[in-house]
Amino acid sequence: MNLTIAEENYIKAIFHLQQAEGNVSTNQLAASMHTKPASVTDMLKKLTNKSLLEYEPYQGVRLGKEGKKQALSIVRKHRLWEFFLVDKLQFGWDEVHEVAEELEHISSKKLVDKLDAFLGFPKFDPHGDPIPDMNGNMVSIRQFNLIDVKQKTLVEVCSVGSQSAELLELLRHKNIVIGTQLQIVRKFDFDHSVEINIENKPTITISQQLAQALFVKLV
Amino acid sequence: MNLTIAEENYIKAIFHLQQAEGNVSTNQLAASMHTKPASVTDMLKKLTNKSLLEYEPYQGVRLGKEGKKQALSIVRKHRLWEFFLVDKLQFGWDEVHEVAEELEHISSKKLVDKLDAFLGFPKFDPHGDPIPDMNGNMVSIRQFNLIDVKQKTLVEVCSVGSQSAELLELLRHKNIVIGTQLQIVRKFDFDHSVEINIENKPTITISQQLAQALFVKLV
DNA sequence: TAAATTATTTAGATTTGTCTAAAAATAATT
DNA sequence: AATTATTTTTAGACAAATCTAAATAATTTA
Ligand SMILES: [Mn+2]
Ligand SMILES: [Mn+2]
Ligand SMILES: [Mn+2]
Ligand SMILES: [Mn+2]
Repeated sequence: MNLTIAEENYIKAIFHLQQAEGNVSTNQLAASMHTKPASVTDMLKKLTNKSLLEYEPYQGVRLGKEGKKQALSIVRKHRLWEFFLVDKLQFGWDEVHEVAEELEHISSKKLVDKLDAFLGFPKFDPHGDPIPDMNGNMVSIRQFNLIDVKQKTLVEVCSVGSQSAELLELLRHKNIVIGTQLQIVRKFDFDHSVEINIENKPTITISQQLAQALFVKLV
Repeated sequence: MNLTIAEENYIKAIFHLQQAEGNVSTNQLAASMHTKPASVTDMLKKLTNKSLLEYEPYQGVRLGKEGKKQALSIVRKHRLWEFFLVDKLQFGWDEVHEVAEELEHISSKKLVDKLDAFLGFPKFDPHGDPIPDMNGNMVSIRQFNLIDVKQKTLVEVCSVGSQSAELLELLRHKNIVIGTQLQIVRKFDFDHSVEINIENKPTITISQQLAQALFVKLV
């Protein structure tokens, strides 16, 4: 099962999109891949022929068994390389995504497994996302979207919703990193902004958009 | 100057071929790329348009200034990654070439320079070939082809002519590695085989083909 | 439920990198 | 120098991945 880089990127995008919703629509996929719906349809047919997808025209798509396996392998590579870049090469956690986007397509399985061992079998990447092991298993900690957490609950930031440079810039400015512990002080119904308190720091307010981009776990 | 993977592979092949001879012929290039002469001609036109080559139809090709710069960058990446695989991930030196063939196309310059620092700015790759630095400079030790060395001269193996699995298998069997010191005992005119003596070991005979694949320096 | 809107697919074109077969240029032999 | 052999280029085709524009299906609205 040799996939091209383009095919791998589609598989990975479907994997991420179907976490949230069940079937992934052509338009969703086109938006996420920065491409046109017509191109998506072409690729869906191709990947269906390779029996990686379950695809019914007009009904959206989801990964089949083999597709899921491939997706986990790509995600594993992506996150291991991100860990390598931050842990060994002193990259900032906000500058590794683009590079990992290329490195994830290096095919050697031996390389990935040796890299994993070299890094000490890390369980999470620099953004708090779990790293699948050799068999595609990953720890699934109960994660909550910050917007859904109720007042006063003490939580710890464990991942972010995207790796966009804009988000990471804002997080840096607000002094929020993976591991930051905080409490929701108050929620404003008007704009759904959220007042939060980070330990030993003055209370600040963050927007609905930012709160939705933060995933936390109970401490 | 963004090059595709195919373009980079051509640039690198031309670089290696023109070390030996001046102008590189279409057929040489086709053989080395495992492709057809017609495909080579197409690519030469394309790369000439990007002003990376000096190419005169029917007269062969050589790298222009910009092409040489690109080639050195690719070679640098290839050899640094090979060093990484052997030194950090415990790969054998005879199994890194294929993987580096993919890794050399990762584009981030920051990645390469940080990798270089992480590895301690190595000067040679696992096959004894010099690694260009950030500015494209590399140490050039006087290397000789073993077949050209005269009797009795004590030399040290410092690089091999190719990375083919077949060659590396043979070297392993003969117990020859980078750094092995040896003397030529005798040359046979009939088949150009060479009798060599490795320190503290019984004298052995190697074929013309193998002797031509070994590069040595005076000790 | 009929019309309007939105989502998706098809049709046809383009770019990249490759191929085979045929033509043209160069080099080697008589 | 003429012929033969080799090398190289051109011509035309193809698969992969993309696009735009047009057609069709599904959904929403009135
Ligand atoms: Mn990618
Ligand atoms: Mn990540
Ligand atoms: Mn390569
Ligand atoms: Mn090498």
